[in-house]
Amino acid sequence: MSSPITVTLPDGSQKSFPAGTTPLDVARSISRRLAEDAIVARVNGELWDLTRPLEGDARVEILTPKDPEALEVYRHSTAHLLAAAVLELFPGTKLGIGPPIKDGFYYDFERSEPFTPEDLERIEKKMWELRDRDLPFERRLTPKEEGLAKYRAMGEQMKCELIDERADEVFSEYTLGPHFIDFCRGPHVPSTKKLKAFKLLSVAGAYWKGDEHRQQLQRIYGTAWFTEKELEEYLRKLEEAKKRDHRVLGRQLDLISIQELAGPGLIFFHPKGALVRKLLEDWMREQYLRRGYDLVNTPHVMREQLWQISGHLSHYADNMYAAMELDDARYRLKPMNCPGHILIYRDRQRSYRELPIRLGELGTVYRYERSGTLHGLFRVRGFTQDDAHIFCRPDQIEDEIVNCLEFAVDVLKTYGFDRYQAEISTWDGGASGKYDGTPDQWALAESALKRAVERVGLEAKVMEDEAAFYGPKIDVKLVDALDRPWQLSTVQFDFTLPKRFELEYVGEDGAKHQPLMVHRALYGSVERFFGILLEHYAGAFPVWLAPVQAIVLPIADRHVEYARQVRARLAAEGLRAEVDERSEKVNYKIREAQLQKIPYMLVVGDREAANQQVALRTRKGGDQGARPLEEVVAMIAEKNRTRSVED
RNA sequence: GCCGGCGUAGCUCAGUCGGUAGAGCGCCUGACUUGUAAUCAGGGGGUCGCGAGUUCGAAUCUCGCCGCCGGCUCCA
Repeated sequence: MSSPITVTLPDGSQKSFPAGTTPLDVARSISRRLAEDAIVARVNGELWDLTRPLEGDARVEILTPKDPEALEVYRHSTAHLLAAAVLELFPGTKLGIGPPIKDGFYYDFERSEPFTPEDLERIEKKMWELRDRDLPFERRLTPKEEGLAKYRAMGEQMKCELIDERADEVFSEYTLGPHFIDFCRGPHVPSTKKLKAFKLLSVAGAYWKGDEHRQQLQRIYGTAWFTEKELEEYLRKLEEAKKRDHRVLGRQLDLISIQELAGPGLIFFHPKGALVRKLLEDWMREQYLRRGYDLVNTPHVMREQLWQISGHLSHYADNMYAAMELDDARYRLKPMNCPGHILIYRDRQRSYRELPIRLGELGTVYRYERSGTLHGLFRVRGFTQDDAHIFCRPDQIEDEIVNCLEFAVDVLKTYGFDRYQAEISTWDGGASGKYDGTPDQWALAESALKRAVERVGLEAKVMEDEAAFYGPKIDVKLVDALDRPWQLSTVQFDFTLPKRFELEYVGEDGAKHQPLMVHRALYGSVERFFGILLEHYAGAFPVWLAPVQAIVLPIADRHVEYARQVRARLAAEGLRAEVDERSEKVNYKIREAQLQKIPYMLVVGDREAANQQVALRTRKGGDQGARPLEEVVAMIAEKNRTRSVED
């Protein structure tokens, strides 16, 4: 077909072009600038190479760095550049996959020798070299059988596997330079000179197709941005995150430690850390009581038989600490609190009148996590869940979920998180048979979750086939000060345990019914939440959580006496205050107080002592000048009382 | 658990070709009496993660173990 084609642009205007026109031609016809900025096109809704000829009348949209899809294409192209560089330096290396990811890209390689940090430098250098040669990303079409034979001949087993699974009868490939050809849907940027800012970051092991039973590949991670400036900004952010790392701050602020002698994944809370933790726990316990939960405590070790009944031994044994052999039986450290709460529920007969029953506990559990997965406070082997189990009737369930969600949102607001999102995980409708519970139960639970989300006004994404085998759930995720997402609260139905433990209540009709059971944790793990807060606040806890809320800094030794009086005033208001009595210069004391991120520094010298004043310095705002002592005490006490998250 | 990297003083880190260890900060002592992010001087402190091996000799080379870091997998 050699007749002209009609191109419709996003503004609705139409233009006629000769056959064989590419999106790049279209861009050029609009403006030189657009052609220069163009990264990729969207043709009839499908992403399309700029240099790939249009195949007929089409809606054409030129994507520039302003479009998020353009960045993905750009990063994907950078991944190809990486692979091309690797193949040139290390011939014989086999290719896995190389997708764009958040902030960058990776490519998986199979090669017997490991890539060293020095290799990474060489590879990156080679990437720049290839880039400067301005090599085109060329698309070609290959029939499936022919392609398979070709990749087989090249020894690219993984590519063959992918082609087998994903390719149409004729599939697209992209080449870059003389050595690199890749089975790839595309699209890509037209040529390497478009790639302006990238950097290789690390090598790591990764299993082929994420399956630990398959061969392990070497994954090279990189980051790529449209401009050098964005790249630098990203690297700066990485540095910032490193400084905020809770493992670093936890040491600097003397909050927590992990002791090799005690074992990995086990957390020691030092006096200041323990104090912050106490405040988190106190707040939570108070909320429990206010919101109609009953607090309980359950044992840390229980007979193995219990875990047999609960099903943990058959489903969760890999994550449980080994049994302790005692005189009468084998005992297990608890990995979850639910069986304990269930035993309290069924300790006596329950009436429909006393439902809902909400049993809450800050329960410490122990899970044997694989050694490579441990990570500071975020992934540990012993942790404390703010765990509660709700037992209720079907007619109560929606309100119960609403209460949980409101509670969860209250947690987020209290700690200063204003960005969050919910995810509802549902089942597959029973198709796979991997889920417990009846279709009626699932339907009731899932609709309760969905309606509750609406009532609370939460934004929620539905994740199909992501539920646990024992019931659907809703997770609340937050975004912290560094834009990182965290899984926090979770509310999960459980259809399995009530059945296994034969839970009952006597209904209005005098018959026995099985209650609905919901697990919910809002901090999730107190240890992990502590770590999230530490990073979110960069160690500068809001006044109500700060281990030391104010420090009094006498200028000379003769001011110590007055400083102690000031401290006593603060203490009388229930505030945590200290005096730095050392014979050091104020500058020195201020520096230390700043580094300890103490919210308020009260400097006192002759003038202040004479006038019942303090010279106030805040950790964020610096010197605030002399103020009456009583005014400052009242101000700090107010921030403390209202749990203000503002400094 | 797997792949790779790392482990030197309380902390952060130097330590070349193998010749039995060093800095800054912190700590201790003394002097200074200090006005908004480090006063000066002196001193103590390390079985170089642990265990084997190679060697006349190991922080350094080899192996095993432990721990940490980056990932994979998993997840609160």
